[in-house]
Amino acid sequence: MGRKGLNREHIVKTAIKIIEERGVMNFSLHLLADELGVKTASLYNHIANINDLFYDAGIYALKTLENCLRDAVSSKERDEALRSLAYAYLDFAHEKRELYDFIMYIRTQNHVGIDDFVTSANIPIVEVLSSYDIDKTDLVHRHRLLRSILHGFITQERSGFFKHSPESIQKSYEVAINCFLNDIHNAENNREE
Amino acid sequence: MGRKGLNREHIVKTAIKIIEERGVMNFSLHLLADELGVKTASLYNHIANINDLFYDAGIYALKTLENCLRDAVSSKERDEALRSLAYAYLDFAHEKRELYDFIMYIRTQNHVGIDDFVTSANIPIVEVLSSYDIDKTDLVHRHRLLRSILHGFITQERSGFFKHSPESIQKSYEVAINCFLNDIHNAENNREE
DNA sequence: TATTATAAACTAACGCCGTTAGTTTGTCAA
DNA sequence: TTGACAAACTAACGGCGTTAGTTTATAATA
Repeated sequence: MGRKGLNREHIVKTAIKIIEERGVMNFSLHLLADELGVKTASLYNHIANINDLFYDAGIYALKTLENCLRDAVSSKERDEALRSLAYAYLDFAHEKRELYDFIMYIRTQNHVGIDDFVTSANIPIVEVLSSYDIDKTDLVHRHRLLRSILHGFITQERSGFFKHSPESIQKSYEVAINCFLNDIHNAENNREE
Repeated sequence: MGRKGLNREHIVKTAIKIIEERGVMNFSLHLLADELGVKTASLYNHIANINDLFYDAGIYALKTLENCLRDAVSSKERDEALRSLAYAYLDFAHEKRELYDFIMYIRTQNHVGIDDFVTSANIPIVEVLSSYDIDKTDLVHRHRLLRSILHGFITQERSGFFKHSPESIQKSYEVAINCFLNDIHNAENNREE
């Protein structure tokens, strides 16, 4: 047999569809080939290997997250922007659960070059933090902290850790964000003196 | 052939040794059997399957973490205890990197009953937080936040995210802990009024 | 001491995975 | 019409976890 109109873009998009539906851990090239009406080996005319495919899919996932965060902060600044961003991040993790997991997965495999896209996805976060009156060094530390809180919270929630107490998860997230905001306000005040 | 003195405890300990040396992702039953001088199928006289094995190994890993945290906070309280705990947690993640990864891995697989051991490992954290004058509801929220910060920070560091800036990672961790402490002090003061 | 039951080792195979080599086939250009 | 080439195929590999069925060493019994 010859041409069936298969191409890399179509393969990547179908891969993402499967990942979104069934999760990275249940993804397989066989499943992907089936969905495309093709034999597994045929995929290798278009991709080098599964990681090569995951690289492209990972970029897509990161761009989706970036757009989501960008929308959340657009034409906002300081606390309003930061709260909006934090909730957008949490919503993304909830609504696109498998995609979020996938982003975390590809970050554990260290693909050469994916870092640039991780950095890109963080631009909205850096922009929000830049609207505060803190120096550049402090901004880095607080950026790291914010990322830790956002991702850490989601990981804990996902692993079922929060089920141990009946307290509202929503409320816990508010406490977390307020903690971060209080401290950054404090840093601003101390700077003025 | 018959007896070679194989038993479950020995199997589990060897599994942990391999996981510590090579990481969960490079672990295999074949590797384990080889190390034990046995064929892979022979393991099944002592374990039901690989997850059954990981369950026991996971409990061991959690207990190791718990002991580590317990040592860090013993005969300390409030800020001193919390800082000691936070650094012990980070040190554990650094020094027992593969074991820490393994703990995170088994928490994504939701093994029935492992939750109790996760809760146990958290007792030192709860104890430290109990030395602050905050109500029980607030304690839950702050416990969740602290866990999010500690684990989130390690995840970010591990995935290489912190490499994007040359700023000290140690300093970032201090900023994170201080942020948490400042807010909990604030909560105490507000309560007094 | 000889026999037997049983648990613990074995071999061999299964189905799944990603991947590769070698073959056929369809299409496009000469 | 023919020839080249890319895109599909089939068949196989080695690795994984797992299972079924077989042999074997030991411990209990006669």
